[in-house]
Amino acid sequence: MRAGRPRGFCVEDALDRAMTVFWRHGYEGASMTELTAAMGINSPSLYACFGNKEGLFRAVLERYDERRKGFMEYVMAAPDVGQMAERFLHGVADFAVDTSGGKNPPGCLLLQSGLSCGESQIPDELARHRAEKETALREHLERAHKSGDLPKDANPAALARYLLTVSNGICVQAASGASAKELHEVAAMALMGWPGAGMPAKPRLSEPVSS
Amino acid sequence: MRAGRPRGFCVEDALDRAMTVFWRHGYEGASMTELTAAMGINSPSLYACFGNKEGLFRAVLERYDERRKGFMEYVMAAPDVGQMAERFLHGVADFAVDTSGGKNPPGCLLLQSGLSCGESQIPDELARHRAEKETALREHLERAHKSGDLPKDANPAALARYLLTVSNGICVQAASGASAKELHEVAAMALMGWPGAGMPAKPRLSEPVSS
DNA sequence: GCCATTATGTAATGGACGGCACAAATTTAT
DNA sequence: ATAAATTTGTGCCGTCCATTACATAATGGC
Repeated sequence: MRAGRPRGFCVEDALDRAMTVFWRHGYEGASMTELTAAMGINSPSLYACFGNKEGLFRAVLERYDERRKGFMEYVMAAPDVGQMAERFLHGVADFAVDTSGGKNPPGCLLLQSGLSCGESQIPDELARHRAEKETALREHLERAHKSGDLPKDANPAALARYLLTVSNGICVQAASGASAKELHEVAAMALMGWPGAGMPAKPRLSEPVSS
Repeated sequence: MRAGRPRGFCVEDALDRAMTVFWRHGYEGASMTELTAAMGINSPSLYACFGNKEGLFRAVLERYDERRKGFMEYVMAAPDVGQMAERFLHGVADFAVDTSGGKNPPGCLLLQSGLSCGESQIPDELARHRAEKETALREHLERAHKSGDLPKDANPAALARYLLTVSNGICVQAASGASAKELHEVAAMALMGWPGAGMPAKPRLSEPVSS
């Protein structure tokens, strides 16, 4: 067992509190003063546990990813890629307006906390996190492509990028105050562009339509 | 004529220089030191001319809008709303990767410079600017709806929001390093969801298809 | 020429920021 | 008990931030 005085606060709770601050004010906009106040600890405890502000932020990102892992698993478990796309976009719409009772602002931490920054590589880090989700979707779509769940002429990488693009757009709209209904309308519209959508009986095109 | 010593710098040039700094580092991440260095002036000149940092930023936003006015006019001048959507999304894709020879980062100033902020109302201000474009598109689509250029069951407000959502998504992707080709693929896919798209001869549905 | 007006450069101000020494406090291991 | 290890709270750095006094310089109007 680890010797020494035991930690007087719950790391995960503290990360959740820090998350709301970063989410609301961005990486740079979140001051150590406000962070420690929200986490209920003093700065030396924070530095001993997370190293520095950037370390704290990375820990928050990890926790954020973990929180949403269940959602991505649910999305990937869809019976076909069409329903996967549906689950993804409508799920993002739900998630983006969910403020957990006002604790978080609407939108997505990976966008809100820093598209641009002073000097640090935070924006790159965030972009990497976003790209990870795109990769997960792409790999799933590639498997579906090989197994015939997508038309031959479909482009899995482009489809994954399309989903992520709309997802990011939805998050921006949510951050600007859009309602759940409005976002679901957008999601539904975006799904009209999905290969084989807009037709009544799930046609499962295995041959491209020749003009 | 205005008395006193004449201004020793060009306001518009200075705003352009300041724009690249805000664009690259965000509102908070842009320090006055870097701003004045980029603008080639000293801080008192800046304060005399723009009041303070926020005033400078608002002036930059105005200039940014003015710069893109031509683009929106080109979009609105499309012969029908389908082509308008096409011009808009593909135009945004082009714009988002245009760095003007490396001066600006890829993406959109209205997103990059601050989705979230410390205390100020900058994010709201930016959201308002984004909403203005959505309004412009919506009003155009409403006119088209009345004149029969859109199916009766189409929802102009939702369509405008859809275009803005995809546009914002495209800008985020660009900021994350996506290429022009990738963004145009996304734009094309998003346009598949447009009412009446995906059909060879521009069907101009005036009656919804009853199942 | 003289004054009012406006811009400029130098230099400084107070404050907030991220980060850290230090000693006291609390635990486990011997 | 005692030593080693670890966290906690107080209080304080040095730095950078946005902002501004101040004196100087350059214009137009009379």
